[in-house]
Amino acid sequence: MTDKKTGANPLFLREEELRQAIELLFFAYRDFTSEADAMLAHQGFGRAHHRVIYFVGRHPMISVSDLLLILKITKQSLSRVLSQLVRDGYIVQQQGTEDRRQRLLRLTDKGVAIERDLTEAQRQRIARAYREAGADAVAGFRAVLLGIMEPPDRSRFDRGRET
Amino acid sequence: MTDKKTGANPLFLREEELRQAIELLFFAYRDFTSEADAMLAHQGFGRAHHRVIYFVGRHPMISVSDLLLILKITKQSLSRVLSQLVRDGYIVQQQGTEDRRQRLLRLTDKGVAIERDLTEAQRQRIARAYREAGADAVAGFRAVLLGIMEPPDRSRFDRGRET
DNA sequence: GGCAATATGTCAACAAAGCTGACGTATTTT
DNA sequence: AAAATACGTCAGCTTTGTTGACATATTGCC
Repeated sequence: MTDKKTGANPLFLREEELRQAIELLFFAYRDFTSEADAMLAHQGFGRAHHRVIYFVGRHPMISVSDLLLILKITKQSLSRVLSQLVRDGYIVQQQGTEDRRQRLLRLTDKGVAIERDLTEAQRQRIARAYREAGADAVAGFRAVLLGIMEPPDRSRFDRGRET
Repeated sequence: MTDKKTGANPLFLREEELRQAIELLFFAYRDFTSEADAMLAHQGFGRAHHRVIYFVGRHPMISVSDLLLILKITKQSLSRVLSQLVRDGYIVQQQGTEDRRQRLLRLTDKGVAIERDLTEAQRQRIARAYREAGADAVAGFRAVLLGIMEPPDRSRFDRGRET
């Protein structure tokens, strides 16, 4: 298709640049999740448990449907993981006051503790990468990732504030 | 732990900044993979098939063991997916000339075609994000993701060239 | 030449985490 | 009173990872 042999071919550079981006995401995400995955395996949990614990910790008293909007999985898939976390005492459900159909979720002390341990390795990994890359690079990292994600979730990152 | 109420607390800002990074990665990766996943489901394949097709396309005549080093999965997991791709005519295996124990992998025309279709959506997504964010942001994006991944794979991104 | 190491493949069993479809209950909204 | 919503559950299926054991072909070394 594109004649790769032509020396200073902008199309080739673009193709190579875009493929590198794809691979950067793959390798970075693979390593980003690997440490927490290993810790979770010890506890008999998986990455899905971490995601639930993380976002419940991040948004205390979140409703089940809002959590589903974040995770973009089916309620049946969430249910299996969430039931285990409730059963094992990491999360408690509490009936909503305004809308009593809701089962609002929050971490127990035990849940907060495991969240801290699990996320700590990821935080340190990011912190090191941020420190080594510098503030300008961090701004670029944010801008590109915001551009990659679908618009609806971008607003979660407005002004360093929670939605 | 850290007193969140203190107004200009650098530790709080740092904590918020790091959590946003974690979430940026989660949301961006979730959406980055979703389109190709949907196309794959049509063909009866999954994300694992895409990864194999992608990296075989990227590194023609790659050995099975080198592919395993990239994917970091077990040979049994790879074998299942790879066998299907060979059976269905997307990949051919060819005995190595220097080391005849090797089964070097390359895409067939059919494999090249599906790789192009699958990766096209991802390339366009990245291209748009790159274009909107600008060259400096792209440099920052690369620097931070390189810092997040484990060192051994960083050399794959030296000088826009393949290893 | 012989033997250990390597590259690859395969069988079997299992687990995590996603999916669809169907159905039920409590509560709110219209 | 009826419809819509929030949530939960049962049942079955798929993809993709895991461990462990074992087999074959080939290479490298002493």
